[in-house]
Amino acid sequence: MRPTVHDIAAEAGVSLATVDRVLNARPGVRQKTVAKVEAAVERLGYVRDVTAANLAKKRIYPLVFILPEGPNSFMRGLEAEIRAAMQRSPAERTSIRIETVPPFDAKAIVNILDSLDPAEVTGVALVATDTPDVTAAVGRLVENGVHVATLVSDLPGSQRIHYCGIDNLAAGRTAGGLIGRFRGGRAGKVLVVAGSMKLSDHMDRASGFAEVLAAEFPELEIVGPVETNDDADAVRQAVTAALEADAGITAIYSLGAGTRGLIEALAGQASRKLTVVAHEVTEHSRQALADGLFDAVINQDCGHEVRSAIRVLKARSDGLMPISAQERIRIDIFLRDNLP
Amino acid sequence: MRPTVHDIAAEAGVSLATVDRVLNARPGVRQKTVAKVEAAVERLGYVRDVTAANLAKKRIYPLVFILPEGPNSFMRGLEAEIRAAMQRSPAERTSIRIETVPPFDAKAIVNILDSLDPAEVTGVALVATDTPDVTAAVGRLVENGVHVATLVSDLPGSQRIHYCGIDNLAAGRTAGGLIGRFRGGRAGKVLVVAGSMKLSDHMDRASGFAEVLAAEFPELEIVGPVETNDDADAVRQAVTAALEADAGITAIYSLGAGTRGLIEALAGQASRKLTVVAHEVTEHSRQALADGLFDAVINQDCGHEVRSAIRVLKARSDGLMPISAQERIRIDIFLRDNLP
DNA sequence: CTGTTAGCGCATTCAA
DNA sequence: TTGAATGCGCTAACAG
Repeated sequence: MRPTVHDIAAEAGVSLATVDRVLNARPGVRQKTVAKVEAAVERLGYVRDVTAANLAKKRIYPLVFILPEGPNSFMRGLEAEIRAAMQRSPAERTSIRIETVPPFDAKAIVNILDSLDPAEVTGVALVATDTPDVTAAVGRLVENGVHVATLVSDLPGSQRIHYCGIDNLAAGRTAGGLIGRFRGGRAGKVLVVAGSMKLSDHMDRASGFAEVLAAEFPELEIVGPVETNDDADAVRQAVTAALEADAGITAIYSLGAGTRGLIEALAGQASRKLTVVAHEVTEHSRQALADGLFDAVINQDCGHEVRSAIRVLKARSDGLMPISAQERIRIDIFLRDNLP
Repeated sequence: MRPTVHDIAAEAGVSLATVDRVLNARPGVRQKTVAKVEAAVERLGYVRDVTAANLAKKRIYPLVFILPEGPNSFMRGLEAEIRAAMQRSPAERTSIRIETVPPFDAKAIVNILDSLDPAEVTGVALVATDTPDVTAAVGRLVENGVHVATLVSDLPGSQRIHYCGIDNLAAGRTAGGLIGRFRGGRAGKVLVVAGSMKLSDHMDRASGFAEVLAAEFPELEIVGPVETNDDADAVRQAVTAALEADAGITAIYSLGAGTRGLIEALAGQASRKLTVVAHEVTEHSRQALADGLFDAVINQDCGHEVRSAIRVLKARSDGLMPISAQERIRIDIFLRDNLP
């Protein structure tokens, strides 16, 4: 039987309340008494029952998630995962609110951030546009004691306590390794399609990709990146134009969203067998894999990201440092054969 | 504020105990009273606080894990994850014991299974050798009310309630898709190295691999599979012999363990650039990826598998069916670039 | 069949 | 500076 507060109270010869004070580092206990209790804790190997503590405390964690609205399938998937977490709220003692903003709208993010009452919110997780005003707003919030984590795309140099997402430099490298190997040493050009260079994740992917091609696959030449603002129609037009302009393109790396547009462009070029790698498993990319239009899709598990964000925010609210290693999000690679 | 048992007792005009009886489907309540309580639950939107219930119940789940002993890195990694789960035991209300058996020793597994006291064990997770006597022993245990889950390798046709592991047919297909694409249409032979065809996971991988090659990459011809009993020295010898005997081999798919032996064999053939895909991220395979000796490694996250096994076994002990979809283990693909 | 009462392990008034 | 008493939401004897 695990020792309880009663056991250690008896062992130390003090009352329950005193034990509690020592355990929670509350003031008003003589140093000598503290020592007695700590000795008893040590001797009995006491570990606090967190669930019982939470029950007694009736602690709940009010959290806010901020993410872009609009048709982006990945973001909608992310939202679905947040809603799933809301379902679990009673068990996890969280109280989650979702706020959506127009995509790429830094000002809207800032407005929401500034409207948050530090007394009513303990943690915020946001998909951030990497601009100075957002970074500043995050700083203000953190100064006011609200814990902030970035989701999917990081805010380097900000006060955020944690980034819940993949290493996008490594993701770009992975795409490079994949396309390089798929091309098997044959020379050619690779079209790189990006959403926006205002998104730090997109920037990092492009860099990682270029790095690997330069170092390991010099026979491949990069065309682009072309920016599409993650808009499917823009993607379709850009890809179609590039393919028609340059017959030397043998591969495409799409590192942003608007995957539907890419698929449409590809369908219009059916005679040309291209090696294609895109990001995020969605309804569209899943179909493209099955159809053999895409060779591989790089994915981040947004379920993991949301759960990680919640864990980290809760931990920080309790004054604990999250174990970074455990919270790392993996870079998934999917072929048609290992689709979940 | 969430409604509590008191609230629904008041609302239904009955006592606490009656509410509890209804909530836990215990006998001895008039149908009419049951209805009253259920109506109140419905009206107030009551959801039970599981942590409080567990606290009151002092419920703990005694679980046993059975896995092979020996130097197999993957199995040792699995064991490490089980030990990590043991660390979390107080919080998760589990009491976990590990039993190890000699690899491929069906009789040893049967002995342990038969020695378990159903009164003292609520669930068992085992890495099974797929033989009739093990299947029978699992059946006996299940008949006695112990819940059994298979881990890593399944026991098809047995009474196990759940298989915690990857779809090995799909894993084999994935390896095929990878090697096929890496070879980029060039004809050649692929050496397949397996551990034992007594392991259902190895059999499935071999089948899936062959399936995909036949369907999508007819230019590739399979050599093998050679059986090595997952012994590194046997792998080294078999691979070396095969490579020397057949200059047409341009790729290797190692679907079992003994990865160290594969690496040694490869080191002896440095002049020959082979496409290599192996299973499981371990110290060895990680190094081989970094060195460019392996192109990709297919992995199953044993941490996930262990946690999933625990969740499933606990859920079943509480009479709940696990949500299969949520417990699916992913087939991870790692290049040097996305290694965790 | 139903209700009363006393905990589970911990936190928190309120007194002393 | 310390302790006694009460309660968190739920379960489980034990009565009635």
